[in-house]
Amino acid sequence: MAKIATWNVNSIRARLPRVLEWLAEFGPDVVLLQEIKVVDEAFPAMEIEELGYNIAVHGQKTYNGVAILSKSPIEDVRCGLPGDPSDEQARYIEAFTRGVRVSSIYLPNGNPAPGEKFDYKIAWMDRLISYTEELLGHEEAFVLGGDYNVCPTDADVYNPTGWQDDALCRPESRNRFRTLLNLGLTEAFRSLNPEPGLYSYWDYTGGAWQKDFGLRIDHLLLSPQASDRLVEAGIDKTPRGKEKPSDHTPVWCDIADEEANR
DNA sequence: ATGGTTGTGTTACAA
Repeated sequence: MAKIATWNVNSIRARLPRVLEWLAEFGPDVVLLQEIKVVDEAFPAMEIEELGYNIAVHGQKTYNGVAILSKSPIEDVRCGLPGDPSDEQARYIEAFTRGVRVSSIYLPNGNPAPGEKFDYKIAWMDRLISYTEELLGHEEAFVLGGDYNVCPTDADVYNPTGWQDDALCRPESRNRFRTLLNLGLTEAFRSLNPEPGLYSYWDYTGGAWQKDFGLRIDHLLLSPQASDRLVEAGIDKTPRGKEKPSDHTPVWCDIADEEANR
């Protein structure tokens, strides 16, 4: 069994104590990190390697940055989402590990909408759709996980009316997320947990965490070959309740080993 | 209560 998780940590350096304790306690096999906010050389690799993880990093100064941690060897690392060579934001890293191809995605937030940032988000989603079609052609198990900055339905936000014009909830964003699913991907958490009102992100302001004013914007999208091996999925709210937390909490799934399904 | 929070890195910007 492979336990694969995604977590927007909002700075790996500020969050290192939270990340180390969670890795030790939860013991995920593969972790997809977003918003590490450091260049590759400044990633605190030693402390994480001491817990038994291999690391692949696609960093950037101050903003964005993604990484993959795995207890298994990491092979065939690719950085950057294809489709726009002029895009310099570090929002995509992909690799093969533990019998599955995994991607860590930090999809643009897109606010304020409408505007340039929203246009960039939508164009990025269109590139992701195109690249996903290419990946699907290989007919292999893969997991596209990350902070999608998309709240798929009104069941995934505490106040749908108040958020309907936000870039996270706008129909242009939701339509493209749905297109990804319609290509044949399975959203791990929702496919196994039908109840509304379950979130992965709570704003720092206004006591959102205490009031459970959250949104579900962190997702694990599985190819058919990975979905066939999906056993369980969940959201671990524990890290969000600790001191100096990220505003996101980890979302995870269990994928059976290939042999077990034969 | 015309406001709230956090992180980066210098005082504005992104989320």
